[in-house]
Order: sequence, then C-alpha cells, then structure tokens
Amino acid sequence: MDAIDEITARLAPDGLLLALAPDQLKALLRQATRRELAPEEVIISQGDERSDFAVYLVSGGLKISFVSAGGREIIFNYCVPGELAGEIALLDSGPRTATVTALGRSTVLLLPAHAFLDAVAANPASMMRVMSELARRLRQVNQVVESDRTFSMGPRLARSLVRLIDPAHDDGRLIYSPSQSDLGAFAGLARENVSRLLSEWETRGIIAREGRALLLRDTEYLQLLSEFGDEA
Amino acid sequence: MDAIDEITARLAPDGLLLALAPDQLKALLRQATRRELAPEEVIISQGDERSDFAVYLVSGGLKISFVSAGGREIIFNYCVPGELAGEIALLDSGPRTATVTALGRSTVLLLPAHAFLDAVAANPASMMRVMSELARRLRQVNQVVESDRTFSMGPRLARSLVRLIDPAHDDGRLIYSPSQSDLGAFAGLARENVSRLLSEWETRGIIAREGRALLLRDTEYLQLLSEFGDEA
DNA sequence: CGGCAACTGTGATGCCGATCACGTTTGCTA
DNA sequence: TAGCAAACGTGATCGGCATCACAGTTGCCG
Repeated sequence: MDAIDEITARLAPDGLLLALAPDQLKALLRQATRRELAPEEVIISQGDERSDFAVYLVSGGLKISFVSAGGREIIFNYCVPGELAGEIALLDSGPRTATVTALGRSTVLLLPAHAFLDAVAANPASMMRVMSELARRLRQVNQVVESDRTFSMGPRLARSLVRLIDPAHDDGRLIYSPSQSDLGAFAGLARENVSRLLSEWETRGIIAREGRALLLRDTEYLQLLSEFGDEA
Repeated sequence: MDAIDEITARLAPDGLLLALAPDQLKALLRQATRRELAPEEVIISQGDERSDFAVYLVSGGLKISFVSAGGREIIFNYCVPGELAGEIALLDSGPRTATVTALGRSTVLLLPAHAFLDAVAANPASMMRVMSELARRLRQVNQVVESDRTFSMGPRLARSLVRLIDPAHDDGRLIYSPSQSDLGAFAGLARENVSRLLSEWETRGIIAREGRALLLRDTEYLQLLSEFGDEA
C-alpha cells in the first residue's frame, strides 16, 4: 500500500500518530479517510451529534472555535500539522461543542472512533501520549481562565501572541496571520482594543508589521507580560 | 487482606477506581497509602516538583484551587467521593499547578504514579474511563471560559451554584457550604457582589438560607440563567 | 483597473463590576 | 458568657474596557 506509506512519510515526526507502533499505525490508516480542505472549510460543526471521528492534521492549519450565547466567537486553539482535533467528543461520546475550520488549504485524516481507540488501547506508550496531550490542554485552558480573570488586556493579548509563535523559526513569526478580530476572539477582548495595543507596541518596537502580518520583535517582553501582568 | 477489602467496600460505586478489574484494583490498593486529612489540610501544593502520585477521594471533600499572580485565589473545582485529583501533573509529569485542600475531615488514597498507570494500562475499559473523565473536564473548563467571557455576574454565579448541586438529593442542597469568598473565587467575581446577588435572589425566592447554608429553590431558573445569560 | 467588502485606526461615551470603607452579624473558644 | 476573628451587608467611588460611530486602507475579484 504505497498510499499509506506516502501518508506515513508526511506525518509530523513528533505528532501523536507516530507514537503508535508501525503495525497499529498501518491498521489505523487503512481505515482513515484523507481529505483536502479548502480555506475556511468547516470539517466539524458545533452541535453535530455525529461525533464518531477525530481529525488529524497532516498539513495546513486548523482553528478550533465556538460561538457563544450572544453570538460572540471564542477561539480556543489553533492547530499545526501533527496535532489532533475533535477527539474530546469522541472520548466521551457527547455532541460536538466546537467548530473546526481549515485556515488555508489543508490536508487532514479522518480517523474513525473505533479504529482510533483500538490503536491507542493496543499500545500503552501511545495511550500515555494521548493522556499527556489531554493533560497538557487542561493545563493550557486553566491558564486561560487564570489569565482572563487576573490580567488586563495587555497581558492577555501578549499571551495569545506568544501562543501563536512558530516554533520552527526563531524570528518572531507566527504560525498563522490572524486578523485583529481573530486575536480578539482568541484573547477575549474587543477588536478595537487589539488595534490600540498593537499600535502602541509597534511604536515601542515590541512588534513589527509586514503588511498585515505581525512579527514579534521582543518575545521576551511579551512572555514576561503574559506571565506577570502589567508589573513586568 | 481485609484492610483492602474494607477500602474496596467504601469506594464510590461510580468512581474511577471501580472501573478497574478486581485484580488490578487489589494490586493498586496494595501500593496505595490511606490518609486521613484534617479540615483545611493541604495534600498537594501548587509548585511541588514531586508529582508522582494522584489523590483518590474516599470520603469528605476536596477543593482544587490556585493562587494567581496578584494573589487572587481561583477555585477550579470541588471534588466529591469517588473522584480523582492531581492526576494531570502525573500524566504529563510537570510540576503541580494547583493546590488540593481538604474541605472537612476527609479520607484519601494516595496512588503512586507507576501503580496507577499500570492499572489503567492493563485494562482498556478503565483507560477509556480515565480518558472520558479528562475529556469531561476539558469541556467543563471550556465552558468556564465561555461563561467568563460572555456573561455578566448573575449568570456566572448561577453556573457556579448549579455546579455545586448535590446530585444525591433533589432539594437544592449543595455538596458543600461555601463562603461568599469561595463562591467569588469559583465564579470569578468580587465577594461583595456575591453578597448583593444572593440577597436579591433570596428576596425573589430563587434561593433560601438555612443559617449560612444555601438552598437552591428554583434550580430551573438558575440553570437557564447560567446557559443563556440575562435574557433567560 | 475600478469598485466593493473586509479589515483597520481612533475618538467619544457609558456602564459593569472591582475596590474602598465601614458597620453588623455570626459563631467559636477560652 | 464575654470577647474576638471571620464572615457578611451595603453604600460610594472609580476605572477599564465594551460599545458606538465613522473615517481610512487594503486587497480581491470581476
């Protein structure tokens, strides 16, 4: 099956799937569906009752978001290749609580629930990987709650930017070029205030702009700000 | 080992541990330490590097909290018997990010990391239980973020109260009698405003008071409020 | 290349809720 | 049962941030 070999070759080396034993991985991929997503295409919608598959991102980007009562968008996370989305509903078989949208042309694998769970259960090491991943996210969301409750706008926006840093490069590039509205939905503040903060940080040399894209010039400072608030 | 049999008999029937096969359970309990906690006793402290055990609550109550930069307390959760605490650090072997405190005289089992993980890995069903539990919490925290960002004080406090309902009774009793400061730390608002809201709800007959304990008279309404905000 | 929709910048306004300041009540314990 | 610390009630004040309003700006698509 060279289709499968080809997919295997393109998997992110530190992604969840490569924690599986080669046999399990093959078995899982045999039951997976590959899909190409157009920009803005929705692969999972908040409210769906059918929650029998997870989405593994091979290339491109995903946005995990949510429309709250009152119509405001909340962005929970952005995914990079090698990450998994939509596994929560699958693990506790409830309805989908969030929407997953492609950020650009993206390739995903749809993993059927049973196949995914079988593969994970077959191998203690990959079970640990999945659990660690869930634990990591729990920590992350807890930090969002902390940040929302104790910090003012600046630190919250700083945290969001830091979370978007592309680890592949060490200039302050982001994994994706968010609009100010996106940043607002991610950090929990009004679009207008995102604008004001970015302007101020630009004049202070903390960030720079290339067209509409942002470059973090002083990530150190932003990191401090996001951890310790305005006293940093 | 009748000590073990005795503990087994007192485990919550729907708790995580009884999802284990009897053999695994016995093996796990043989390595567990039983501890009696005094009220307010701290069993896990935020910042601890030693995170090689989880805490299983047999009887009593636990509070999972966190002191944020700036010294404000955030209460993430309250545990009832049969629930597990402190497993996040154990799953991803990071430092403890929260503090676990006994709410009254409580009995807990300290489960060593390796023993716990072995027991879980040995049995796909209990692995699923643990994962479902993590998934459930992830949903819960996401809802907190939603609530914090989109709702005003009333709905947020309502949600906190609803989360504290004792499912064992169907009058509006709570699993534990929180002070107004506790409620504030749980719902993310100032103690003074908790006071004001409770007074108002009391006069409207939505809640009642027995001494300092609260009774939810109109849980229906509080539920609606917590889900749909002030328009409810 | 022209026009339109989406994105961005910036002031003015208003309100929610934190904070401050105190007085009052409760219940523990000595 | 007196005394004291912790918890509660309530008004006054104030500031941060959402919202409104509208003027630029960009870039996409026909």
